[in-house]
Amino acid sequence: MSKPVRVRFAPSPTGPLHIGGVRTALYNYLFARKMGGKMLLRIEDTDQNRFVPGAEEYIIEALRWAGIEIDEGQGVDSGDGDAAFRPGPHAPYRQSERRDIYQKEAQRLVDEGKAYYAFDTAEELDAMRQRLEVANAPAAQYNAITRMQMRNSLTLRADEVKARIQAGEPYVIRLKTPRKEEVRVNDLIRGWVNVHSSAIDDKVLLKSDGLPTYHLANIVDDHLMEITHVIRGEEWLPSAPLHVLLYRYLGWEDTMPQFAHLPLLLKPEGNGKLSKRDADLGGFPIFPLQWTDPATGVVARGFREDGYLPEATINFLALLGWNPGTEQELFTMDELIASFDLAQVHKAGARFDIQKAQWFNHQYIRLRPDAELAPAVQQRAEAAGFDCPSEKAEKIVALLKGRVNFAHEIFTEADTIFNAPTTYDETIAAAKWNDDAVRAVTAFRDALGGFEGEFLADTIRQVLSDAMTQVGIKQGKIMQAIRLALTGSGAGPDLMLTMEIIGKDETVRRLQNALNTLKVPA
RNA sequence: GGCCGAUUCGUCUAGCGGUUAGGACAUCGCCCUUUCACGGCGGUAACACGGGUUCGAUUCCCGUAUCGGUCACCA
Repeated sequence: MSKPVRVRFAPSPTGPLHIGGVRTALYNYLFARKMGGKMLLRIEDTDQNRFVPGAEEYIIEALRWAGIEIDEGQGVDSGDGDAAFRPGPHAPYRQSERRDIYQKEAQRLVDEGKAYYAFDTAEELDAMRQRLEVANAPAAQYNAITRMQMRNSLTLRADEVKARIQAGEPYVIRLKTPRKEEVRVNDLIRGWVNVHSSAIDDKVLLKSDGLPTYHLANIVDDHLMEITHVIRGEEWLPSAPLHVLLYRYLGWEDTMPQFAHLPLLLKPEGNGKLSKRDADLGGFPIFPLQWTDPATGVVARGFREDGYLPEATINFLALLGWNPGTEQELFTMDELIASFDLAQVHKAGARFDIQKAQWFNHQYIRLRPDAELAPAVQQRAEAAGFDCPSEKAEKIVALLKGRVNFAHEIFTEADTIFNAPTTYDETIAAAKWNDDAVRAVTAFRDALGGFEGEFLADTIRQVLSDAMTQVGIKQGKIMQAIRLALTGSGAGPDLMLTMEIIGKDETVRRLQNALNTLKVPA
């Protein structure tokens, strides 16, 4: 029996969560649920300089919107406002609140000779890198060779090191990376990846401000929080060997989690990974939720605010880099969980195609019950000053939801229902408004005037059909003219239903109005 | 540049030695329809290149090319 699966999503609160981050969270979530495990949210806020207020709340809200549930850590609350509530057995889940833990482990590495103090200033480091570059060294890094030329506890006398620290001189703790060693990482998606330790430099583990870097904090927390699988973006693959080394040096290699590095999301066109700039250029969102930059006040659009349904967004993201091997395209979250498999995650990066996202949205909009879409339409209509009871809103939804990609487009498309035409499409008028059209519209108007029953699409169709038979005009020839008279346009949703919705009186009024306004071309 | 990773239609992908190389988005055409859509049906369109291995390579191996990532006291 193996350990219960525990995964974590560990973003940095440096701004709004990128849509790629949502996908990473999603894959973690799908895997956890599939395996009957737990999903943690940990906040990696060890860089005080990049901390952005509101970012953590944003991340939590975005995950909640997407339907990605957190079992433990930040974002889990007591539900009853209990101030002493701890979101899990390994609290705190904010790294800035765990500094003592990291310092202790870093110190342990120093004591065991696996790490060392370094006093070099930024200028000295620059000088070293420049020197190496000029000397054409393969890589300008702080490593097994260059460390002996720098100011650190390996080159300075022990009493001097002690004196410097006691004098309060700033220092960092660096990993003493082995000179020659093959480090192997097993990736669940890519298989074995081998890296020579000479390619790994003496990474800073503990910064001079006393906070850990990502590498240390990540390993320490993943170990303490009993993480079994690390599922993260491909940008971490190059540092995975370093992480393996750290597990080893900390004595935790036997319980080291398994790794899975996810392919990146790429620009829709051109080179590189998907960026905010691409979103601006392409006119699509790249963040799950709208985000207002607290420093500049600049607003970035969000999938939610743009009208994407969470289930459509999730469905779209899930298929960007993963595929169950079947021809199914539409998945509920439960279906995704049931079919998800890390082994089927693609290895190469995926271009971000917003058209596909729109198609998914279209699918989910048309699947939504009319009654769920109606209130929004009703609200918008009433806000715009139109009378729109819920039965009418529902009919409008039924008429239009299959034609749109976004719910808000239903209201926009319904413009011809709420507003009688003030102008008429000239091309259609020139082509279709002729003597027959006038006779037909007149006859239809009169027939409607004498009509007494319930004003429904089917009966309207019958009235029209009868009237056309009477005047001896083929219905197909004048439909465009009637549409023109009613909506001012040559295109739109089903006409009979449109008339049913606007009602008999308004229909007659519009027909009359067209008769008064439109002239038959000479 | 060093290191690591990747490479099937324009895009997302299926394929895991023998297939008419399948699906979806986009695109084009037809049908349906009173119009425009939706929908249905169909078309165009891909194994980066060169060597091996093999009776046989999209599939395995090695090169080349291209793309991506990474080389901070950022994550």
